[in-house]
Amino acid sequence: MELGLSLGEISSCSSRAPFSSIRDRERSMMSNNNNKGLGFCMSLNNSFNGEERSSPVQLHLLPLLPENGNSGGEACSSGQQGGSVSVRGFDVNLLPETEELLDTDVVSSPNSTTVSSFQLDFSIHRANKRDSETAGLIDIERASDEDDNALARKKLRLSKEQSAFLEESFKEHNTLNPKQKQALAKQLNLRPRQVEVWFQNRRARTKLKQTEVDCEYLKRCCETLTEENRRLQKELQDLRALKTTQPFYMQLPATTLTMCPSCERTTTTNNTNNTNTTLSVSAPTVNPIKPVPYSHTRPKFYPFSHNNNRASPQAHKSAAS
DNA sequence: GCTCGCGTCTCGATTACATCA
DNA sequence: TTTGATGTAATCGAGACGCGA
Repeated sequence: MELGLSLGEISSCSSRAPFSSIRDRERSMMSNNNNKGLGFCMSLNNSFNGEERSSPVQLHLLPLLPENGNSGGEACSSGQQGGSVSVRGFDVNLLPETEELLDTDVVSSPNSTTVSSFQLDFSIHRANKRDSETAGLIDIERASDEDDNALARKKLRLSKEQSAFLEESFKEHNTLNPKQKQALAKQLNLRPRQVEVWFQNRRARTKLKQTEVDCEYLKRCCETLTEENRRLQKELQDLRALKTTQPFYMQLPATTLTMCPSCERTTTTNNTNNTNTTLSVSAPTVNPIKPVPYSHTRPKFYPFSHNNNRASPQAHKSAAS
């Protein structure tokens, strides 16, 4: 199967699927006889479960990326056909020997140039890279999985384009199957491991933000309930005071004031005839506070439980085959 | 059918590094 | 220029699951 699949193909079949993750969908598709035997949604001609779908977020980033014939992109080892991965024109992971930046033109962090647009002029970028003082930051071994452990870990910053690309992909699905990982890595000229790590960290950040949102929500709930409790206590105190001060009530048969904890209603129980009368003095209306989900990045799968969206290795194998 | 070892995945926690004020 | 804070890429170890023997 052709590895050089475009991200658009991925997104076109992955959006809005009623599964918590790609893996869930993939697992479902594995058991689907309409699978067409390829085991990966990219092969399904943009249809899923028989319905044609259009992705709201197309991952065809390529037209937005600088098309610069002098970028040296053709020399990239990614093996993609001419110019289809122009992002690599300013990719930090370029092998120095494949770019014309040897010796003095050492690549540093791409973000040091404050790339503000996909229309970045690559020549400017190169000039900025030339100014970098952190010449040793280039990871020559990046393009080679075999050399992962050759050097001490050097941390690179993904370019804004790469981050944006990954972000868009994450919006579509917060987990990746091997095919998608490969495709993304190839598209961005990163190692699959880097893509995988990025998604891991992105999920962690999403969860952290969601936790903060939830925490804030619970805090507001607590405040509201405290205030409500205070109000009810005062109300109860008033009622008791009213009961003891007014002689009219003294002549009535003995009653007890009870409050239902569930419906928050105060009930008077007449001991003589054993009938209950519900007063409408309580039952305050509590303003419901709705939890605020964390923006768009909230994962469809909220990973409170461990590994609850994991695909079977079989699915991975099938997808990879 | 059950068990064990292996491979693979994800996660949380942490480290290490880059960047900025 | 130095330094502390912050963001994030990368690593580590653990747990869960599927598969084959």
